[in-house]
Amino acid sequence: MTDEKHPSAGAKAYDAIKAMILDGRLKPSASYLETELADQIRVSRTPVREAALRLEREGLVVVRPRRGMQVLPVSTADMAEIYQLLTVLEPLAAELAARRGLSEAELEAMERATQKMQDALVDGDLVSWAEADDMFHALLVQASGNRRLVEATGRYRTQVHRARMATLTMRPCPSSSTEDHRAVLHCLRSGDAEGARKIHAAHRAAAGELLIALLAKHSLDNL
Amino acid sequence: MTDEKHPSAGAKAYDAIKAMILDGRLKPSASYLETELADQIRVSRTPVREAALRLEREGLVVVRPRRGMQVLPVSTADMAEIYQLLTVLEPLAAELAARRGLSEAELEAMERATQKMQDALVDGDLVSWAEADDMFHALLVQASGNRRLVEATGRYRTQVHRARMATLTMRPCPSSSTEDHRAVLHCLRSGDAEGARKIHAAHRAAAGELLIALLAKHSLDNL
DNA sequence: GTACGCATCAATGCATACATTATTTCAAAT
DNA sequence: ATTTGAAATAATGTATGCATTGATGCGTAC
Repeated sequence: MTDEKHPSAGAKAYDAIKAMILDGRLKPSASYLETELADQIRVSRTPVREAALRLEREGLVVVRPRRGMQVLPVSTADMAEIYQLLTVLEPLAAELAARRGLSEAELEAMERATQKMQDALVDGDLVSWAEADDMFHALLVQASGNRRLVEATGRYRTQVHRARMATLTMRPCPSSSTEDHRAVLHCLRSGDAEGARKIHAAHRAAAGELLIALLAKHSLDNL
Repeated sequence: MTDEKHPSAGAKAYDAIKAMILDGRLKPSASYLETELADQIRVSRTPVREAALRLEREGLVVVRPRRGMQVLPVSTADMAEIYQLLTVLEPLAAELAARRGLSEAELEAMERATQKMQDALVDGDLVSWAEADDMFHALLVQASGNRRLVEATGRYRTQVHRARMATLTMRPCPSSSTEDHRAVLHCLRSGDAEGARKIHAAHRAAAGELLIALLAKHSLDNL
């Protein structure tokens, strides 16, 4: 998402379209013409086109010559690809973060996210749980200090969003995630880079396998 | 690079600008106005702007409000970031490729690239050597079968291009690279995923350290 | 002499107009 | 009836014009 409150029409178009994709207002496999979207967002075609190109590069849509912009359905194969990457990238982040030594503020933010996951689980609020989980991962990656790592994982996390949301209610109570996060936090505090990496790698690998198993089980191949 | 011969002005602008950056016609830290570039490439500002935005997303330039498009100098810190990523991404590719089992054609292409490296070394042709080395890595990543991995590593390889070229003549004769590549190829042939990953990880880690040491030694921080 | 402010200028960002091209439909012929 | 071709329509890709805005330079005042 673009940070500020929209100064430019370009950012406005990008944010609007991305939000529509993520919350399902733009359906996968359906096509949307530049003109339609421009009218809807109240900007001209130029910024819409700009946004479409950007979203295409981010892997959320394909722009097809005369058929408009199509929201890419996410397949099991895509999720497999992405989790292969996240399973090496996020553990790297954990390792780097541990090595760097984090400020108390950073650690506290991650602890708050973890606590929020636990609370959400008690309330049975799966959406909050997922948000807090995402937040933890985002903070961890940011703590690595590697900007490109932040950018890359952010992109993949966005692509996974729909699949995670779709499988949220099908998965067994994800209580072990909280423990994993706490274990990683412990390693980060004590500067145990190797431990952080290994624990987080196992955490990510398990998450990937679980997600893919769920998608396969429910034949969800066009989210 | 965009595959085909330019049907669209957008692709033409992108290819032209990217080529100018990579071969140094556009100098880092210098600024170039949309209009200048448009005149030079003989297209209007629109496709130039499109290309600039794309190149910005790819991390090659920054577009600054009234100062034009600035080619990003690559710093030692950038190289450190990128090598951290390549050091986990490419070994993953090696592992996946070994696991998948490659066709004879794929293996042969990689062998040809390795041979070309060796020949170039004999001839003392460092530019060919670098090209062949790049080719090997590109083929390896493609062999992983993970499209996102191909895209990501390709992007980083582009960003590293200038630094590699600058340090090409300073580095000690890189004869061990050929051996490393052969060792990886051996693992790929025999399906030794773990071996391929480890050897390639060591290869990449060494390359990163070497590059960064060279940059530091020669105080090259604004390529 | 220096600093601050205003005015001018230029570059971008956006909108719109235009041209190119693909797709679809309709008609005609086999 | 089906297939092929041609024409029309519609959407993209590109160019250009316009307005906004930031930067720069000059002048004046302290």
